[in-house]
Amino acid sequence: MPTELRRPERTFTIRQLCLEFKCTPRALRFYEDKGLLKPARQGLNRVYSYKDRARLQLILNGKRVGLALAEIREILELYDKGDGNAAQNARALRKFRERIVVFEQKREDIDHAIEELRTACSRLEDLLSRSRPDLLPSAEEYDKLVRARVDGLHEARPH
Amino acid sequence: MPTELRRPERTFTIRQLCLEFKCTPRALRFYEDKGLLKPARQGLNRVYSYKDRARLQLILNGKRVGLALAEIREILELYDKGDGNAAQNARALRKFRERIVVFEQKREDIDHAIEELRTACSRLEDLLSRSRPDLLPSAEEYDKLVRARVDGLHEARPH
DNA sequence: ATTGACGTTGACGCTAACGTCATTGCGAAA
DNA sequence: TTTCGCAATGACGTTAGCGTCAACGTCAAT
Repeated sequence: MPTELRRPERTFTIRQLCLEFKCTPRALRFYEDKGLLKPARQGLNRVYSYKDRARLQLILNGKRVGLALAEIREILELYDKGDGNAAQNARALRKFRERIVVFEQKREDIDHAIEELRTACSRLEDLLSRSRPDLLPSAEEYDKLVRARVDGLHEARPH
Repeated sequence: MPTELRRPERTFTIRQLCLEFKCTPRALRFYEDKGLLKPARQGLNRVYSYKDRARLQLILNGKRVGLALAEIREILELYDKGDGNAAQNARALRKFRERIVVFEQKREDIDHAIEELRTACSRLEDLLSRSRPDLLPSAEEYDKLVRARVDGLHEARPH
């Protein structure tokens, strides 16, 4: 089986996941301590499955949107117990809906912040165009920002 | 001047601001320590102006969108130096634009999270509607969530 | 004169989320 | 066989953002 080194049965060392997701072994072990990850072992060494990798993704996504590890663990547990009994599913459903409401609020907050920044920007642009148009950031610089961001989407996400 | 107890010359005690924004005196003093607020004094007592109040709003908004106090201070300082010299304005403009890019990324992250939650929800709804449709959250309950949220918009914002 | 509500300044405490050693083990390469 | 490199555990350190307490001042109402 030479071509089957990838695909679902694949496993990962702690270092590999860390490189891929730009985090540290210490962090992964910490998440494990807190019950967010439970990789298999061979001997003492941790062996991460594809599922573990997916969980790690969820963890990091959760962090980016401002969730605490404890909250993320809760969510992961709800996902885990998915297809448990009906009562648990109902509980999970309610929790998820609550989360959605909270997130939508967060999104509005961010939209609001963006708008404020935009108006601040146009004021500054206005001021500058009158006093020192030469200092106005060029279109090139703007492109640089956008490019950096788009590139970022193809790397393992930085912080 | 009986009707002029409100309006721009108005000042606030620490307690008043805390009640209005649901935070604690300790927090305000902490922000002051960190250089985010600089209320006037009469004697030892802090006296907050309308401007100070506005700054506090910005601080709390900043926190809600996930900024650290240090970052918020930076932004406040940029706002302060607004209309300083042209070079500073140009610097501020660049910084603001960077922030906007970061926030837009954050917004995407949140949208993504919301979508994931939504699909999880519909899966659960599907499961429940097949096994135990009686456990499906009623339309009433959903309304409760929405109502709570809308009400929240008219109070001083909770966390 | 005292009580109570509000204010002040330290100073220490606490939680979250790791960073940073120090020490040990293990298997492969030189 | 020693030396690397990676992995593991355990313990202590660190930063942010306040909470909590103690000790004190002040003014108004009782």
